[in-house]
Amino acid sequence: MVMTHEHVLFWFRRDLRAKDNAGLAAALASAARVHCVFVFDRDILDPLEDRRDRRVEFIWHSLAELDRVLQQHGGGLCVLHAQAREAIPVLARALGVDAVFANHDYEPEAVARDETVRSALAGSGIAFRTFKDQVIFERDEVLTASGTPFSVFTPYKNAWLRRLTADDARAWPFAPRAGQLAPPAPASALPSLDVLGFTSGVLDLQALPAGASGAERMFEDFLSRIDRYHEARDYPAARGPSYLSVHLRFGTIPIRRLVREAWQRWQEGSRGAEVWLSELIWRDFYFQILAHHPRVVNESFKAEYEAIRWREDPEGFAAWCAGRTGYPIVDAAMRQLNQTGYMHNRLRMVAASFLTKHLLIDWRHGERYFAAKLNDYDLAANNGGWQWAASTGCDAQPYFRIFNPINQSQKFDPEGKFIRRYVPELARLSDADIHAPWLMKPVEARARSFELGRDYPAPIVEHAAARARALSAFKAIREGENSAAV
DNA sequence: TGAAATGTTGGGGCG
DNA sequence: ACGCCCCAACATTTC
Repeated sequence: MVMTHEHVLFWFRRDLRAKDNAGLAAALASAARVHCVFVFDRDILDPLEDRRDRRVEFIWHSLAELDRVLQQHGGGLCVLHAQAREAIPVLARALGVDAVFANHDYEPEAVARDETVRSALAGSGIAFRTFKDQVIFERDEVLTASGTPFSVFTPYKNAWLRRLTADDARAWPFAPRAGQLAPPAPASALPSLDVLGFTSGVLDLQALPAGASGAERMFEDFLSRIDRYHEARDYPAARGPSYLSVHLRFGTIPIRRLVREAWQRWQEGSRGAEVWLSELIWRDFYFQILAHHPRVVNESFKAEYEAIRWREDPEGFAAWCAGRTGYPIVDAAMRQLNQTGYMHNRLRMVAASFLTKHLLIDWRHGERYFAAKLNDYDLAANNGGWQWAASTGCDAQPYFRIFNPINQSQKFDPEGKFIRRYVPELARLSDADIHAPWLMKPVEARARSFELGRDYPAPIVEHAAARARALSAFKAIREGENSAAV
């Protein structure tokens, strides 16, 4: 084996596992000695207002496990609480490594951070090498015949599938030689959440076991259900989805493992595996969109929709955030998010449609709220999803496609099981009335001792009128276009 | 990965 | 037997 580096520092970021980690495998393949570090980055954590952040706790538990695994191989994890852009070059110099290795991070702020680190390291003669790890195909690996990036999902997916080989999804080995992993200095052990300034006990580790072992357990559980994924995934009261998004976000499970399994089962005839693989491709799609169009972070992908006259409506926004819109399925969805940090995928569409169309509130407000609350928050996917729902994105739904929250509720939560779970004040209503309690007959309401406005809010907007308002706001843009062209 | 409005068809009630 | 109306069921188009 050719050793191109004597000492390497491997920097974990959103790849919190030892096994099947592209950058770590590269470090082990090329260095005599490998140090491992993770930084609780103050640039990210200090601005967080909510000190009860479930994600920090998830990371903490995942790091504890990662540290144990590294220790079993004679190494261990150095954990810092600092600004990564400064701390990494300082640590690299102190350890005397000749290279720092990490996996690619595609978010614009992370790209900027990595550039800062790269030039600081270069000033000390230390190399910075990064690797593809969190996607199957990145940036320019799947392009149209004319060499341009795709902006429509279906042709992207077809090209992605044509390009996929067993090699793209193979596992990277984790097999350090004796003495290859360096143990960290005692002073750099994992600090408690308390020391980091965060509250512990906010994450339900039964429902969401952390670390690579938690991910593996959850994946095994999903594999027992994957064949029914395509039928079950739209019903929020059912256990349809994989719930692996958090693990994908923090890299406690590698995307390659999921793709290998999904592909294999699809080939064996599983329709559920085929549909689920498609969801994994959506993830690559949005990463690729963000890499090519970083401006979507703050702007509509479709520039003309920057002209939409969104409403300023602090009360409406507050009601949406709190799950008090008076539309049971929307409120149940928002309360699920607030209580657990998770929201079912169909409900993300329903809730986002309601905010951007029914309330005509700027998608950026909703995107920021989800960013603050979602355990699986990922800039690329969250932004893509919001712009899809708002009709401002690439391959977005047409603006006139407006979800009817009552129909969606009747279709996908027919017995009101999900609503009853998160909006208990509606639990005593009948299956027929629970989707739109304001339509309940007075006799029926009295029989259930239910009073609209007292027990549950009246709808903050009327569906038909809100729909018409959204249509005309979006239509105004198109007319503006036409007159500008003339 | 919609929904609503509009158009078409065909059966049944009824004079 | 026939025309007429109503309306459900389905198809198409429009937003």
